[in-house]
Amino acid sequence: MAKDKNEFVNQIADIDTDFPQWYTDVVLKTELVDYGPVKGTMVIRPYGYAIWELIQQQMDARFKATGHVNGYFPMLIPQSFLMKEAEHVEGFAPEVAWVTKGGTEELAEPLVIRPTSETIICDMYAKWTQSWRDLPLKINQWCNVVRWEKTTRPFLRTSEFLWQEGHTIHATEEEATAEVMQMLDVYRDFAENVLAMPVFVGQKSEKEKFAGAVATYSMEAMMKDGKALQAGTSHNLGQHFSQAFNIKFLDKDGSLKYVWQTSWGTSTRLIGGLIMTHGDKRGLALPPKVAPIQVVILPIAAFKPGVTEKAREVAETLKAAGVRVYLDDSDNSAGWKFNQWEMKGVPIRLEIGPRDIENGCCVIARRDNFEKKTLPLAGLAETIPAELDSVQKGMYERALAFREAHTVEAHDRASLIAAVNEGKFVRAMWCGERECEEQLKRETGISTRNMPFGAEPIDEVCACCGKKAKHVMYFAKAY
RNA sequence: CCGGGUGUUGCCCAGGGGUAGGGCGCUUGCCUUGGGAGCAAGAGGCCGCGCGUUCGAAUCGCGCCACUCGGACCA
Repeated sequence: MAKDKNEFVNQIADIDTDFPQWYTDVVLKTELVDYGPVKGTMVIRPYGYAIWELIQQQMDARFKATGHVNGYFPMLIPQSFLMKEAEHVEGFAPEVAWVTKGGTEELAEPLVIRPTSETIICDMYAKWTQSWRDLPLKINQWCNVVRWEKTTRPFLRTSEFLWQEGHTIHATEEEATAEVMQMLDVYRDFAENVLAMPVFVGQKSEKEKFAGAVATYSMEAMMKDGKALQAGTSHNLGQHFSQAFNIKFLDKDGSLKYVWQTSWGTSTRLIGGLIMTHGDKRGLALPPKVAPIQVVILPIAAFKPGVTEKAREVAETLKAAGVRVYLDDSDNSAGWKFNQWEMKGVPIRLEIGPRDIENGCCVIARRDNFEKKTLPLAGLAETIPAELDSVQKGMYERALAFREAHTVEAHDRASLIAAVNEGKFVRAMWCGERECEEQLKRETGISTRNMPFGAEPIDEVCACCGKKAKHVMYFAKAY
């Protein structure tokens, strides 16, 4: 008989009443991560790392398709590099980790462990760039970075995390601008079509832009608690770094010019976004495209003759059809397995028992909407992939509907604050002034997220301070 | 960095100066499997770390660390 739910070992906190605890429970109990021995660090366990690998593969393919190549730059950066771009130092200095000794000897110049790689890449780019023929140069790297954060949460903010950072240099400003926009769109497309996570794309305010950038663009996703997650950024660096690092080329017209530069990045934070976009009271729910296991096969009454064999056969069929399957033939009870695999977010569960075998069918249950249906065993190689597509789309649509239901317009400060405090994104007019957003942040914890492109004004005045409005802006509380 | 909470077996927790406890999980066997089964026998602990008080500390005191929640800060 059913036990008291508190006795379940893998019970997770209630998503509606204790969202932060729910998040922590989910990441730990589904074995995505564990805490590392050093404060703020996380161990990414195989199930979590498998998600990251799927993200990498599919994102990397998009980078290659847009003309980028991968490289790798050193993790240790001379202190002097960091100091070359004024805003960059100011932005990153408070959170860098230092290496001051090599073995037992004090280093002549302290080294920083990269918090981001603009500086060291600029140093190399300066060496490699002489002619307009050397441009553009478009290199991406997959690596780790370290930022000494005070408050940490698995995936969302950790002292060390994995990411990709693209760094490009171009002969003209127009070309660099086009690159910045293209990569923002690559990110948007990836978020929507692979992660099933709708995003708002737009430009960040001056206050929120990257340290050293001319302009920063972001994609912002809504989490189930109504908070915003900055899920990816694309920066127009102009000539700030090329001037600081002397990256020059001889142009066609015979004159020496500084290059125009961009950088863009996404991180393992995307996994946090995935969890908080799709998760529910039962735990994780993974979109099929990033699910390490897309279909879990559960033999029912496996001790009866023929059941396990049939389950294996189905597994082989699906594997051959390119589906990531796992056959759970452990001797846990069926009920336990149902709960376990739902918690781990597997998109489709396939049950096969004596009854099914007699009838030449199996039962599938979808993680996204809990629908169960019976499918003929013949044709699974076609019906299952189709079902996975349907889950992928269904998850995106549900997330989109959620976001739309939680995004409102506001025309004055009081209603803006009230709506955000109810867990909503607010679309409102904004004056563009730093003091205005700083005050709002200080008093309410609400920040500007980004300014959508080509948005029609909805008012004359700033919803926040009442001055003349300049931009449409999304406001929210952020992770 | 500031404030609150928590550290006892893999997990959840009880205990409260004198032999280390329970439930779950784990191992073995039987049995069982369509929504968290059952019986039996086992294994598993430097009671977060350090210092102090004491004949004796998991227990009392001080310090530290980690996790966690909230806030401040921040790509």
